Amino acid sequence: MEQILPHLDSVFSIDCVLFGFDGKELKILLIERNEEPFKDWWALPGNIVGPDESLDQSASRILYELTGLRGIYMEQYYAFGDPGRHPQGRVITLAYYALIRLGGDKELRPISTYAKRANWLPITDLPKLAFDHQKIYDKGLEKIKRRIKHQPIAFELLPEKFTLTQLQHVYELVLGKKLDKRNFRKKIVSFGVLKELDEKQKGVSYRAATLYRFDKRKYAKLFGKEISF
Amino acid sequence: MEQILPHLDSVFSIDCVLFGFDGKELKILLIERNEEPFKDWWALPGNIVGPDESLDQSASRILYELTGLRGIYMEQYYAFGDPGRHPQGRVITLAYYALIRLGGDKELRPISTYAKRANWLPITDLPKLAFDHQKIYDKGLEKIKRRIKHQPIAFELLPEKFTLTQLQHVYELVLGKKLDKRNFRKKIVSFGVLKELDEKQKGVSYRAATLYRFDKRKYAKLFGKEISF
DNA sequence: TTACTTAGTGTAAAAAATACACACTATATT
DNA sequence: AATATAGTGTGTATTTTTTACACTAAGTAA
Repeated sequence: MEQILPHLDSVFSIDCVLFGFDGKELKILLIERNEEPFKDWWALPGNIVGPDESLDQSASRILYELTGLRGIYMEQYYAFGDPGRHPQGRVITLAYYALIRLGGDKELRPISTYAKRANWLPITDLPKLAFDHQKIYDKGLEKIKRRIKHQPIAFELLPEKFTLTQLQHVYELVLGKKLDKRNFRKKIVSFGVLKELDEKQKGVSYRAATLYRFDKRKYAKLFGKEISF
Repeated sequence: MEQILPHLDSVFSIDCVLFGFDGKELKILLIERNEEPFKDWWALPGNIVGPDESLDQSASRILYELTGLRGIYMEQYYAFGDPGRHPQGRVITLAYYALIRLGGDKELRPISTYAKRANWLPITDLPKLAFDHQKIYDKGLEKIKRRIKHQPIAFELLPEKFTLTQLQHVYELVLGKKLDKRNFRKKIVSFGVLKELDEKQKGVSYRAATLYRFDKRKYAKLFGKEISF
């Protein structure tokens, strides 16, 4: 986060790439800056780490201030600290990615003063970003691409109950490629971390799909044994 | 790195887990602290990031000061910043792992004042470490375990010319398990990144093994296609 | 009732992973 | 010169995993 620059030798901040999935597209939350430098540019949300916060707490706080939500899944992935990355001084920033399902619609809340507004923008069509935020975003996407192959993070982007087609859709968007339906189902079911529900999808004008849920218990029992996509 | 505490709100440092392989064991370089806190304890080498250094430059410098060597392979892997991790104030540290081959014997050089001495200690028998350095080390080992499966980092621990048995040994030590000789050879050769030399091992009192070299060109041609162990 | 749209399913072929044991070769020893 | 020693180097059969591929079933809308 870049807006406050106290007169210290260096500032330590956290920036978040918050990925959201609305059932159709993969988006990230960007804020439009209201202050120099990069006034009117889009930027990743971020902030300075408080003196008594842990790094994870700080990232949680930032996400809470943006969305009003607690308990968002997130993980730190890289520190950026080139001396020239901030025009006004030394700012070392630790990047987090975070994953959230969109659609509740009341996730966005009034945001702090350094931003005019925040917006969900599809990753297929991002504007130019302030600072080195393009680099930070790129690395974040790369990270979740890798991560989704081995860890059950796709479920963070979906509602609690979801169809296999929706799940496949998430994988396809993150990995950036089409997957074969039958092979996908075979594989994802074989991991044994999905619970098939008795329920069906509702409100669709075609055959309703079976709903599934991610079964944390079963996953815990795998005990580190890795999923491999 | 923990020894200097200027009166700032927070200090940003880098700590390094430098892994070395001497042909037999996997070791890490630890320093014995000469200052409070944790005087006389073993700790990971580290230092504060200078105002005009990038993060990687800072890590390189730390490694150079310790070993007199430049160009050591290294990579940042995690930031540790719990408010309580340093007894005397807020220190956020970014951890790097680094890999080096031992055996040249002149790698260690006089070190800075906060340490009495530096020593290579086998990872199978580490002492208690200062601060949260055990946690930092654990995560570093975990990281290279993961990384060695997909990236050609094993070669950083070996001399330029090595035998397949030595290479297998590195994999076994890092992964912490025995591998089948024939299957290992089949697989590692199938990646197509090794160049078989005309040379043989010397000075052994048994059948001399063929020497190999990591072929960077061939690896570059794979163009991101991942090795998978 | 028909048209439309997505759900859901199986199999054969190819590729990759695994398990497994012995003869070869260079040196050191007597 | 013969022998002991210690690590090198190799092949195959079996199992498992991955891939490619297309049609019927079910529900809704007209």
